[in-house]
Amino acid sequence: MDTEEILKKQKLKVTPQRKAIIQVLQNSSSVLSAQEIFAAVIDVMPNVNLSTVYRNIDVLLKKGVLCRITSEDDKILYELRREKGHHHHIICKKCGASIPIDYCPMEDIEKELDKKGFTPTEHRFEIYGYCEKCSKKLKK
Amino acid sequence: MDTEEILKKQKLKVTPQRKAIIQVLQNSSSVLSAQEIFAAVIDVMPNVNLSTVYRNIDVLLKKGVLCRITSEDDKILYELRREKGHHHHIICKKCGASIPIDYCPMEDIEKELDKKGFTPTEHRFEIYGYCEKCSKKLKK
DNA sequence: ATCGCTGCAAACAATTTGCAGCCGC
DNA sequence: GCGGCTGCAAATTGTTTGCAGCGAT
Repeated sequence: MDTEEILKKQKLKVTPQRKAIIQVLQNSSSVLSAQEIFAAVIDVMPNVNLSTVYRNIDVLLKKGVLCRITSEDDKILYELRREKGHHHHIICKKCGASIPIDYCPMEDIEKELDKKGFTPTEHRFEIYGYCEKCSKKLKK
Repeated sequence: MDTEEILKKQKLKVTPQRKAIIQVLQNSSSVLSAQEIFAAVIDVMPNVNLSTVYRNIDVLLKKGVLCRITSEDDKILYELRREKGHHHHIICKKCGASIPIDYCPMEDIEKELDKKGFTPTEHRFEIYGYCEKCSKKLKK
């Protein structure tokens, strides 16, 4: 989908900065930090400001255009949301690629939570490791 | 277990600062951030320094005395490790209590990962919500 | 006497905010 | 034209580092 469409669909104003941010994420094969997005946007739009990037990441997140992911070492990363429903990610520690997975552990644990009287509202499940390509490279 | 014992068992030097940090965590019913630990330690030891707290959290983490937990809103929190083996946590969004759980989703997903050629090395699984007490309070 | 631990100040990194002007609708 | 969006600078927040002195072995 085209960047402009994405924005219009969310009833967001179409600005060159927003388009650039989405484009960067579309072209990226890995999950990116706010700073990395900024660095990539600045290449094509030399006077964007970092705060603009932060502000737009926020609105795009709220609208569900982006996913927020926590890296293995607690850094916050973003990617374009490609899947519709609820899902989790596997993230490659080498190339930063993220692979969506359907599996969600919550079904398997609801009973146990219920037993403890705990009412779950959110959860986090992320797997880190090496993707197929990087696994092979490391073995060599 | 007594704070001094904990440190000795890990072959760490026993210092009043370290003892105070562990004590704070022992007395706390919730998971704490570095700054919160600092705030609590300073009450009993007015001239500790924040960097001392950070440095000691690091060594205690490395020795496995502490667990590092990521809050729902991506803040890093700590608690005394109470369980021995691998485990995950349920964290109450209201009171900050953390409840360890044995269940780990990795067993259930290994096959799927294998199919995708992904080699997992680490993972993160945390559940946020309301503990029994806080659930009841909210219903009233 | 040595080496690790601490306090202090300063540096650093990541993110947020206030404000004035600009731009998309 | 209005209200949201942006750039810029400055403020915050969270964490790390260099250094000199202290303290335990």
